[in-house]
Amino acid sequence: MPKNRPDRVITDGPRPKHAQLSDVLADLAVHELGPDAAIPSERDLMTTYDVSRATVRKAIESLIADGLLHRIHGKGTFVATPRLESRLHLASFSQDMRRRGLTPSTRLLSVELDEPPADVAKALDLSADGTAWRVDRVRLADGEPIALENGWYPKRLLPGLDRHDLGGSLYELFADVYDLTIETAEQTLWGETADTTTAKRLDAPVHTPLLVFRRISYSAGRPLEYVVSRYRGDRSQLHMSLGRDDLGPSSTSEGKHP
Amino acid sequence: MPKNRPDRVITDGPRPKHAQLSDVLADLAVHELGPDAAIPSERDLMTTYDVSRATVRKAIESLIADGLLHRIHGKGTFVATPRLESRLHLASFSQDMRRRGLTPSTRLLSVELDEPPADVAKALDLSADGTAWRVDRVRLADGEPIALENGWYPKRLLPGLDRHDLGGSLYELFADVYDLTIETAEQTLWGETADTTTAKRLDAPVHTPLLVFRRISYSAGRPLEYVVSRYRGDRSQLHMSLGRDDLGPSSTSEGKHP
DNA sequence: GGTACGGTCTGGTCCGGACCAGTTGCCAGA
DNA sequence: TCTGGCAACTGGTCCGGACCAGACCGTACC
Repeated sequence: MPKNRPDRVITDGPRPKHAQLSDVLADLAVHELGPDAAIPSERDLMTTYDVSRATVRKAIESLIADGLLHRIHGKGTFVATPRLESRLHLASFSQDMRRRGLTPSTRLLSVELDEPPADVAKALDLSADGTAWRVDRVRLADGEPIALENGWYPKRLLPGLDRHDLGGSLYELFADVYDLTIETAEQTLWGETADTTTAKRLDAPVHTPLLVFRRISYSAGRPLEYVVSRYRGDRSQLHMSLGRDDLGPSSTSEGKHP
Repeated sequence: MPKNRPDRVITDGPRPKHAQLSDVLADLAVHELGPDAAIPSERDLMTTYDVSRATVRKAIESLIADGLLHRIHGKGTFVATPRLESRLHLASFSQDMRRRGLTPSTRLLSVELDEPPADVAKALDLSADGTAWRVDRVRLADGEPIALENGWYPKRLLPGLDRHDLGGSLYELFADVYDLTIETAEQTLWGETADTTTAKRLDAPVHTPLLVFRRISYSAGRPLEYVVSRYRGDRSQLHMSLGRDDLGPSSTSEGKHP
């Protein structure tokens, strides 16, 4: 039986073999094979790339975790069909509103250098110089208050932030002025009711239901933003599609960002 | 050096050893250890539970994927900080709670055939025979009410639903009894405050903030569930990762809810 | 023709060993 | 006292083997 010639060789080195194999397989799946096509069997891959089956399985598992492949016991491993909807978009408030045909605006409440609480400092990875910009804003859509934002931004990465116009999209400002693009974010949301201060700022009755988002945004792997946004729960909705990819007993997934 | 006595023994059987170990470790992490505490080293676990290191690592990896543990090279494996969060995935309430080390239970309020409102009938794609099962339940975690569910399920796809035990996971019931697996769902969420009825059922003060989910779930492309769940906003959180084009749910804000 | 039964593919689980690579503390030498 | 280096941890990678379980197909039997 002829041994298949690998297009790339897996070598010892700083980069783990399973990661190298993942790259090879991802390329194979995307460019040479199509959706629903079977990739070579694990035992084939062992001999082709001269690695152990454990390594092959680890490589495949990371691609499964990424949604690129799926396995069927007894049949084989196949290229997953690409999802219909583009999964997620990381949109700023301004982008969000514009896409919905509403006019976004901003009421700037305050910008100042301050020492953030410990959890914020930790999330922002602040070192000795523990100061950061504190930016409080009310966001409006077509003139109506929608959300209250309390944000913290590292001073070191954003010198002179207070000298710029903070009445628009901060994300666009970061990109244009500081050449920092938000790439990923971790977001947590829960429910609250508006206290008197928040209610007043949102021009809403006390005890108005709120959707509270805490978002930590990253640029080049470094935290750039810690923001808590309180949206009027009666004026906003969050819509999401849930797929099936992580239903079963999840096995392996590598970290998304450091 | 004395060998630690395992509180539970890992045995051969239909359930894989690594899954059994995962359960043991999850229990250990949640109930005996605290946040940031180190779990025993992989080599300790090998001898304690008499399994190979590969099995130990596989067990740990699944818990890391679930966000329960995290590893630090050279230091150890630690219990992740205890966020009462649910990853944004398509999991049933029961799965969600078990994954977090909580014991899910259910208080069944009512099951009956009824004619759903027009929007529900439309979402469920009900034809002439416009009846569906109406299932109202309170979901609890460790005995405390967490959510109130009002669900509608097509009678035609689920004959005799009221004769089964509705005190557990409906998704598992659908899969086991009717061979219907939930594959995708559309979910919309907003904020509300609890009215007197809801507050009473959730054993919470009136005006407690609520996270309200409306979920329409699909099996084989056909709508199988229309459910509105009201979660105590002060006891639950939703966590999501946003990135460029990697997996993770899209979170799209829509306009005001109807 | 239909059916039951194996081979023989596939992935799933598990073992025990080996070595590499960060982390930390202890101890000897400067 | 300070510092460098070693030793003893930790997890990370990788091997090659073994057996189990699901899927498939050809064949021999009814």
